[in-house]
Amino acid sequence: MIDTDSGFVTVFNKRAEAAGWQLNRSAGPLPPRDLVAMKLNALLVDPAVLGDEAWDYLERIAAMLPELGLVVCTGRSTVAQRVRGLRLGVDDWMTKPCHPEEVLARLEAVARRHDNGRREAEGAPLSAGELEIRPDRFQAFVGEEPLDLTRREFELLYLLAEERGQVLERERIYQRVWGYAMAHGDRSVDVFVRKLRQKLEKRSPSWSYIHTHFGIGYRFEPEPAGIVKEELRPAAPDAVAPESTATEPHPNSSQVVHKTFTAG
Amino acid sequence: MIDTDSGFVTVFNKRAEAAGWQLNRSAGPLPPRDLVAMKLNALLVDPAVLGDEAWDYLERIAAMLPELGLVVCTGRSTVAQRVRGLRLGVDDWMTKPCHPEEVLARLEAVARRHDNGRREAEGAPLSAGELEIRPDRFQAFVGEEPLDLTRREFELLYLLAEERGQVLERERIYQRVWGYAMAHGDRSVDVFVRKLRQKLEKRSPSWSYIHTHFGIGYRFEPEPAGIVKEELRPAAPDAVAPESTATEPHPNSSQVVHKTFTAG
DNA sequence: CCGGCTGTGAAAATCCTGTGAACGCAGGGA
DNA sequence: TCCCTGCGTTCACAGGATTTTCACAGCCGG
Repeated sequence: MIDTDSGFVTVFNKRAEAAGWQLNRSAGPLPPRDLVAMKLNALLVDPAVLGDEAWDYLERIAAMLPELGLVVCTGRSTVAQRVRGLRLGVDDWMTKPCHPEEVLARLEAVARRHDNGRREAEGAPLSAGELEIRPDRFQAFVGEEPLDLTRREFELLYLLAEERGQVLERERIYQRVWGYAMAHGDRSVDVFVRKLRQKLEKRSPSWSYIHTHFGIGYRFEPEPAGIVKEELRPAAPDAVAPESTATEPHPNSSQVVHKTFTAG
Repeated sequence: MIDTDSGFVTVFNKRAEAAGWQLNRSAGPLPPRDLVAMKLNALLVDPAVLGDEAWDYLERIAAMLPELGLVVCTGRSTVAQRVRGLRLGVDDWMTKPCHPEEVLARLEAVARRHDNGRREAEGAPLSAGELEIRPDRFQAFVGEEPLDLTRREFELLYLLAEERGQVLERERIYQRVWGYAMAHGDRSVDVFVRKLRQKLEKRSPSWSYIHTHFGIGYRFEPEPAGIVKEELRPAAPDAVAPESTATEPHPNSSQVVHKTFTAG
């Protein structure tokens, strides 16, 4: 958002954050280069702030960032100005004063439209430990080797990895992966976590990714295997038995131990 | 354009034609089916004409034709109504009276946005494996031999090939080839993939191009046929039976095996 | 030591895709 | 005008792949 009208900015900011948006504010024109770096979905601008070069600036932005939703919100304007703006590449033009909710809705509409045909929505690949998670393939890899995840497995892994470090409750996980509320007593999440751990273990034996939090849910965080948090007292350091030397032709004797965490 | 305000319609019509547009006018809601057939770039509608089902209608249109620019132009409306409309899928909302030039500009802006994603130079031939796909002929060739693809088959193949390597979901494929949203349970994509595979197999038997990703959709990637990932243990190497020595005059004993991928 | 919670393996229930064929439509010819 | 042919859409089935559900055993915390 490029604007200096502090009242408007403040009110809108509040709304936007309530809606879960991430908002960057600026009081003056930003170089297009910076805008590119920000990876914005949409840009709301009051050309009054831009001075003489307003038209020029808008045109440049529109040309350089065709994927960006560009919305103008400014004071009085003539039809001719609005038409000129829209023809230059502005996607929507509003007149102050306007209701922040409507601004939000119009920004959404503009961003939605841009997302539509292009499906850049598919997030960028994530990487964690030896793992590379690629949404464009609906698959995770270790090096070149795919883990052969099924769709649900992939979505679960992707969700966890997106929220890396956070402990996610089962209910929340279920809600987001399955799309509807989890029935009481449903163990699907547990089962899929097991399958994931199996496949992760198979391709990346020296890392541990999914951690259990007793009574809560799971947390994704790649950690080199065999790390044992130093206990309060440096007692019996009978290290982790080197029981596995990567020799594992037998498919089910893999004795994996999952350290579980207590609360937080 | 769906409106009954004859003054507005007339004036706008004149402007639109002057701008080189082709305008269809209707005094009442048209069935979405007809709208699909018209292949519109944008739709301008006054919900007042639609009666009770206005919201419903708008929502249906927006859902079925995500590529269509949908603009409302109507009399007085509240912020809440506008927000509701925009959230339903309306792309822009104007209030009468408004200047026809601005209506034009806004329609252009909306249509431009949906062109963005689609506007690829329909000229560059693609080649993949033994295949050459020529948009200028709406046909694919192996050497000089055409595959005799029908229009839909060609478009499907072209889309897949354009996104080579990416896994495309059925819904997205349908959306982009058929131009509107896929109904639940529609198997058209599968059927066309089968036809494509048949024709590809016929002309280029030693390659496999379209790969199935269970639960997701398809991926285009030319691969020499007969590639069999080396198993973990180099056990029983009872090689791939040389059952076919390219001697296959009989049209239907062709046993093609399609390896399906789990997600990735 | 007891009452939840989780990890497991496997069976049972569902869902998904490949296929072959029937239908309905529209254009071309007779 | 009627018939034939090519094309796109829909159906129903069969064989698999994937998800759910179960019953148990091992852990966690108190």
